[in-house]
Amino acid sequence: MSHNKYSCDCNIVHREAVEQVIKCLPADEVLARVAEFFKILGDPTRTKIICTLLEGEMCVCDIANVLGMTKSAVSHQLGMLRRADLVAFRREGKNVFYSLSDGHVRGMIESGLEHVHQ
Amino acid sequence: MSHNKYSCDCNIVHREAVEQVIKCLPADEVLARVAEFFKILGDPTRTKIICTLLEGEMCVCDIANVLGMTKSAVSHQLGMLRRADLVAFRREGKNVFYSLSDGHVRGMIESGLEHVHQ
DNA sequence: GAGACATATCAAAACCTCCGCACATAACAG
DNA sequence: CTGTTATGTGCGGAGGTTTTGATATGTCTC
Repeated sequence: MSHNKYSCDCNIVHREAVEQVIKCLPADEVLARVAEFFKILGDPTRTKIICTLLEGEMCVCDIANVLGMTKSAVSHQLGMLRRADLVAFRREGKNVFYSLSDGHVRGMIESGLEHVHQ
Repeated sequence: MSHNKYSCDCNIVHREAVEQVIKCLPADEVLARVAEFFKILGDPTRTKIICTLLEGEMCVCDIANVLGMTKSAVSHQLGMLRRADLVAFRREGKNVFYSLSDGHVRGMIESGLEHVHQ
């Protein structure tokens, strides 16, 4: 079996190329965290919430009205965004105001919008 | 306004803010495409495939060996990545070699890795 | 304290996704 | 042609996700 040729015999793969890539790959735990991050962004409701928060902080009730969904559903998604540290929140009296936690999320969503617009 | 304000179960707290944000939001169809794009990236198997392809093109069988999964499972995910235009492919004899379709995907994955490493 | 209001969480149904099996298709060797 | 190898795909089950109504928790006003 030659080094220069993929033989993809599947029982006897080009072992060195495979092992080289395996060595370069990030750890499974890192990949899982990356996938989890993208998964959080990969729901239309959450995408819409994040786009809403691009304009500034907003309370749960108003977000529910922007999305046309129940407060319960919105609260659930906000909880997910909060646990993933994609949004920050502060309480002001009876209301809880949510906002984007940092510029990284903003940049990511804007990249996504750009990607779609081409 | 095409938005259905009656599908929400509570009153608007800051009416002007809500209506302003609704006006600024990208169209639902755009948001759906963005969410779909992130959803594709949001699976550990697909993330791993994309990281594998960061090193260069590779055939299905070798990818399956890198991931330690069946060729069927890998082919399913490659099909999804292909239909979403995240990967390109070329046939060479019996083998099909996959590669990243453009720098945008690479940049996005690298941003994701960066985000996780902090 | 009681009552009103905003948000969070629980439970369950409807829905979706991933993966392996089995088979189909494609390319090649003989 | 037949057989082998590499890859693609329909189907179905196990497991996960999203949504809602009901209920719980927190916060204010009185």
